[in-house]
Amino acid sequence: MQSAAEASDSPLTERQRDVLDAALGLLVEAGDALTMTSVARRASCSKETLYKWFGDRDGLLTATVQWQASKVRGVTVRRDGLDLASLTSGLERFASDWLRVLSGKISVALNRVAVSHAGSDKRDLGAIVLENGPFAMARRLMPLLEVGRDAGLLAFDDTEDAFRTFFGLVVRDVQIRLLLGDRFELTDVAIDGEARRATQQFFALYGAHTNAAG
Amino acid sequence: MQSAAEASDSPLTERQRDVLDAALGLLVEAGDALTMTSVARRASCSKETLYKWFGDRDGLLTATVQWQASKVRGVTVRRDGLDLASLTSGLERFASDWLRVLSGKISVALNRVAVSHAGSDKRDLGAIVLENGPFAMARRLMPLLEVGRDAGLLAFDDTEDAFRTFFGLVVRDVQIRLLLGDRFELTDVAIDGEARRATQQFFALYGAHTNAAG
DNA sequence: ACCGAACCGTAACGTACGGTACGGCAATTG
DNA sequence: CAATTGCCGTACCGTACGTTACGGTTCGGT
Repeated sequence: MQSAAEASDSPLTERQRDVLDAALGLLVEAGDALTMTSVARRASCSKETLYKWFGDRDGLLTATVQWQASKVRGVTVRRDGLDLASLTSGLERFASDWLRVLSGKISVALNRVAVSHAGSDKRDLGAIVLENGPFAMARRLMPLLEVGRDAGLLAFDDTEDAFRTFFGLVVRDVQIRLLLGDRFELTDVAIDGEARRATQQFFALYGAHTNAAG
Repeated sequence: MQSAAEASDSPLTERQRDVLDAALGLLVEAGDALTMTSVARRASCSKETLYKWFGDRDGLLTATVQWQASKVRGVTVRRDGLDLASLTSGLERFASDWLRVLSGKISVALNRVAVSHAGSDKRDLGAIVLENGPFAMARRLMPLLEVGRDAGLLAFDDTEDAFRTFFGLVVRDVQIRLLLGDRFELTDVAIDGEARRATQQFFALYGAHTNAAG
């Protein structure tokens, strides 16, 4: 009868959002060593309240991941202006944003905890991260790719396959290295360069003027 | 005074290797829920022996990861026969082997536990996995790429950059999806197809007959 | 046959942490 | 102003697990 934010996506109160932000910060700092007591202390709330609101530790983690996911969502790509330049800049911006999110401390921490809990039979954090990470990227990017194909700028048969190649060209080994704790300097200018390279290579593979082999 | 296999890489006894194999199996089945008691039971040895040999739980995990790493090592690529066909088949075989290892249960389990422990201030499992995973792949593949360039078959400036692109083309989103627990069917024929596609795309980007843009 | 080392099995210890209970306070409601 | 509600702070409980200790057994060396 209680448990406001556990199973349903009822809107969170501001206090609850503050608590989840505290949990998020702690997750970034301490990783999976995050304890209920530490969250309660950081958020200046009682453990009882945590359990009333989120059910159990897993519910708190789930709510935290979803809360972060709800923040990132919404940067949709406009699909008007179908010329080559705007498609190129659209892909570049996309790749750039993606790398920026991917290499952020919050993303790394969230992916870490989701990977840690994957395979467990409890609530699947991995599915949530997957849904709001790669899959969300696919849902947003694939329409753009198809618009580009309809405009005669790109050539491919399988949209998902094209997306996954773009993913590979953008991310390469960055994410796994970050997750495994490799010290990694990825400045803003480096990210922009990576985005440009990936986009250029993608056009080399899927541009309509080159070939259509898939 | 004791601790045979903790810090140094003194050769393991057969019994120790059996114990580590048991730990490995348990790691695949239970993931990070692996307990010292379960390892002792599975390996039919006493906990006292585990602590004498490996120091503590972290030492056992480290030894297990290193033990698996020592098994995989050694599949080097021959670099004679520098024609296009052998280079192509070499890259394809490389990509195929890599995907096969990457999608194996053991690799997934090891990467999971390494990611879970990354950022911890104890022994860095992430570094070990990184060293025997992506970095080992780079060390083995980059010479082959350079041989291909010297033979006039490939064109690139930065070898590491070329390798990382190959990595992206081969792995794409497979690894992160596996780590996050996405149910994933990757049959042997699918892997071979992926390897062929990645190699073909790599030649499209870095083949000497196409362009040399980097 | 005897000794000591290595090791098995198990019991026991300490602690950390998830989860619960309870007393007190502040705000809201009637 | 009494009553209810919601929440903080803290103490508490149960348990799981890392770690240690110890008695009993096997086995190679002398």
